Amino acid sequence: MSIATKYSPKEVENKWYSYWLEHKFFQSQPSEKPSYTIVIPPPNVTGVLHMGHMLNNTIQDVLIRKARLKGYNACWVPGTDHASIATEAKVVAKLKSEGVEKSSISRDEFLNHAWDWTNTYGGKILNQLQKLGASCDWDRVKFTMDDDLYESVIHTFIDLYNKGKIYRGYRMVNWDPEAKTTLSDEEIIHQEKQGKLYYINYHVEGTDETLCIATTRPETLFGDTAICIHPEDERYQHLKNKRAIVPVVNRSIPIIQDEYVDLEFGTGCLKVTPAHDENDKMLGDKHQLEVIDIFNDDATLNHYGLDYQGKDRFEVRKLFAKELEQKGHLIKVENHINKVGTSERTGAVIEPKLSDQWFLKMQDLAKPALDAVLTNKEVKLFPKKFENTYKNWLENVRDWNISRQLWWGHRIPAYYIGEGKNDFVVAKNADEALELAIQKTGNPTLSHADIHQEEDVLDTWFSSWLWPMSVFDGIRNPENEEFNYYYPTKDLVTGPDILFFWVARMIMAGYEYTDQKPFENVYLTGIVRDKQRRKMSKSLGNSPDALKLIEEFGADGVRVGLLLSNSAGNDLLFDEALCQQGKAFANKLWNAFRLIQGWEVSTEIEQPEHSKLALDWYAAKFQATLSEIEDHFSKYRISDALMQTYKLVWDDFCSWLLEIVKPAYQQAIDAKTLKSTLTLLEDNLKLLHPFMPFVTEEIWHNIKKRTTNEALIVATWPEQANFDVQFLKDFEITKDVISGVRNIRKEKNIAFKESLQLKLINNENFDAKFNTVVEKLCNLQPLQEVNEQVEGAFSFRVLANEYFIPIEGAVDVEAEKEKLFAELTYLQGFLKSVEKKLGNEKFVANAPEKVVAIEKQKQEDALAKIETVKTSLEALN
RNA sequence: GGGCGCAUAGCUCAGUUGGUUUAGAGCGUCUGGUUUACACCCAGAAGGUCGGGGGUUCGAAUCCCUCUGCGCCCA
Repeated sequence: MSIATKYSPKEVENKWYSYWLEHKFFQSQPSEKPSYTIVIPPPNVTGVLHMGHMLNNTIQDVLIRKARLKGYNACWVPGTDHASIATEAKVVAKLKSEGVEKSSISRDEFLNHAWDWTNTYGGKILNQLQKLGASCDWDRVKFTMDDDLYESVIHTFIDLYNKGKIYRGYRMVNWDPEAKTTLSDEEIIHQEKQGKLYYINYHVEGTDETLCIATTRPETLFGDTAICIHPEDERYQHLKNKRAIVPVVNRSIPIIQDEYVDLEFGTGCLKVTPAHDENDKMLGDKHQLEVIDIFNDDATLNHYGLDYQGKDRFEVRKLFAKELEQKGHLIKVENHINKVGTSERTGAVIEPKLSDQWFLKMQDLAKPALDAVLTNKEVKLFPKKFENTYKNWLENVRDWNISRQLWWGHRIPAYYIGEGKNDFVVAKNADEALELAIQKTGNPTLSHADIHQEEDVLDTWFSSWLWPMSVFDGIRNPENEEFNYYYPTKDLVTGPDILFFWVARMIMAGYEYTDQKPFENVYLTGIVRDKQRRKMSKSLGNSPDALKLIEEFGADGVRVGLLLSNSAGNDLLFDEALCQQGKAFANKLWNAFRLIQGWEVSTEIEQPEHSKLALDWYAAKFQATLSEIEDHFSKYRISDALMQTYKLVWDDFCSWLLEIVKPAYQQAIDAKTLKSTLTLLEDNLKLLHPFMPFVTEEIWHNIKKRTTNEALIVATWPEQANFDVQFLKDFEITKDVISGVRNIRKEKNIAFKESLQLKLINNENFDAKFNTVVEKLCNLQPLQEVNEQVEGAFSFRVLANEYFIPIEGAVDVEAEKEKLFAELTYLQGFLKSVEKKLGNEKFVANAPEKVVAIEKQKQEDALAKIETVKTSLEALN
């Protein structure tokens, strides 16, 4: 049978993915086995697969596949979230392109369009994940707007409201005038922007005097209700208790004093606009100032803006500055860099705005979430460094504004009865609301027509914070079998950018509703950037097409490429070369298999000594590496685990083991060696499978015919056994001897075909059994031990052993001497450093015995080696 | 302005409670190679004194201080 010299992933990947699906290997049901559960961070339903998803989901798949091999009942729950703002924006845009304005249709009509959109375009990303090899239980796909999850959200809202944790408040919120909704603090990106600082004169009422304020936002002047000065500011003492006149508007406003004013900034005079700045709001509350809101919902000015009514805030800024200038109020304009909040979703500049919103009190919820991570360590963050950030946020947590002025999402279950601020009830549905309303008002004649449900929906995170529970129906039905079996989940893999607004809140919800952690370990991945450290973004066009990458390098190649350079928490600088490396690795593995598979077996041949040794060595090496790999996994160092596996397979298995056991050209291999080699290859495949599921399953089935139950995906992870450390060390020395010979061949340009002699002075008393390995790999005649320097030979040393390759007449004595001198210099330098330590009385007295012993051993070794080098030098003289 | 973190080979990173031969890996670079598994390969080499300075210690990449540069979070 001839197989291609190059591994081609495409058909193989489709074949095995269908096979796994068909045989339901990804499916999980509660069983006797211990559970290992991961819930996917639900991607946005509007999303398409990007590099961040690829990394994130590759890591989850590695963890879940490894758990499956280790005999856990592995369950990976996939799903998407409804992404209120993003989805609503897409639907609005689509309707607009069809000539329909959102404002012209009813809420129900709009929701129908949104569902159509979701059903048509949504969830595409889940299909894309399959290409990556994701072994999710696809029978469990969830969506945050599914009926059961919707109910869970509503249930939670009502419960928290009844517990007194949800309240309505008139607060300063972050208003996105483009999406026309509020945003949470976390959804805002602060950017430095080049702006201007305008110096504007106000008349002091009843005098000829003026005072000058500095502002970055002259257009908010329409909403000014005070001027503020510092009580200790020498410059303005005479203004105390006077009033100022707002230019153009001609409104009289008080001049107040507050230590809040920064004496150094601008003129030391601050205009106060309580409706449009958080700090001004605070001043306004303190000094009982009037509040004048000058903006419409789309950030155009309302009637307070006088002539500018209906015009956009930025346009007004320019026009109004001009008017102020013409009228002599504008003194000067300076360039000024200030930080501006922009919407993560729409990019619009955020407008601080006062409005009625729903808030969730965070103080009590934060406490157990803080303890879980920092005190009880029930939830562990990887890498640990994020604990500080987590702590910082939770200790300074602010109430969560959970309402959004949108239609797409979970509609807040509050029903208004009248105009008053507290004239509402919270209930599961209109009927229950009516009942409550009658109770509350004592008016039995109320009907459905008298109550009206809140128009706003809940923040998307208010549904995803329940995700680990709600996907198993743990909110509505906490005693159900699945929830008890799968929850708490095991690992959560996500980005540090949502540590607060998702991870922390899930922990809060977990303790609030189950008194338990929602997951045990949180692995925080880095952000995928390009080679120049720029974030991948659509606008930069620096994000490669994920599916094309898979097409080009194979899913295994891309997975390996992404993982290789990614350590937890560090950003990943993506480079296609990494995928190329992954692809090459798959090909290497494929060819190793081809080699073994192509050997002809003979039962007549005895197992050669070198093969037996090499197989024993690899078995030991495998065990040593396995323990390192397990250690890496236990610390969530996935890339280190992969690199260990990579080197084990490429270097140890292919470059050493296979080269040693490989029969000579057109010779057969003995049956024993072949059998052992195949077993070892199978063990390799098990270790590799979580990283490279496709190529490993393919080779697994090519090795021999297997039944469904014998598929690699459900094989058994190799068991950890003891291994002989000394044996491994001896083999390393053997490798050094081989390198020594190879070096001489290379330096002296001696072809491999030319068989050589190797003689040694065995000062170290090495076991001669390793000689056969050296002979095989270096094409040598049987090694000979000698007692004296061999003349007319190239030489090298390994530890205190001396090796000689006799070559007639070809030895350049001077060159040899030079080489020996270099070695001698190094050794003497080394010896000096060791002896310096040993000569230090304090070192000998204070250092642990073990450390001193090591230094003494180093000294002895160095002395012995120096001796051999010197002897060689003398021999050349 | 407050807080946190980082700085080790050309690049990306390891280096676990300070001590196992004058610091490791992968990639890249360089040198050689038509050994029929693989050039998506094989063999080999060069390359850092651990950002600068100071301190603690018998001993510091590792602990402390300070300076410089960078990143992140919060205001």
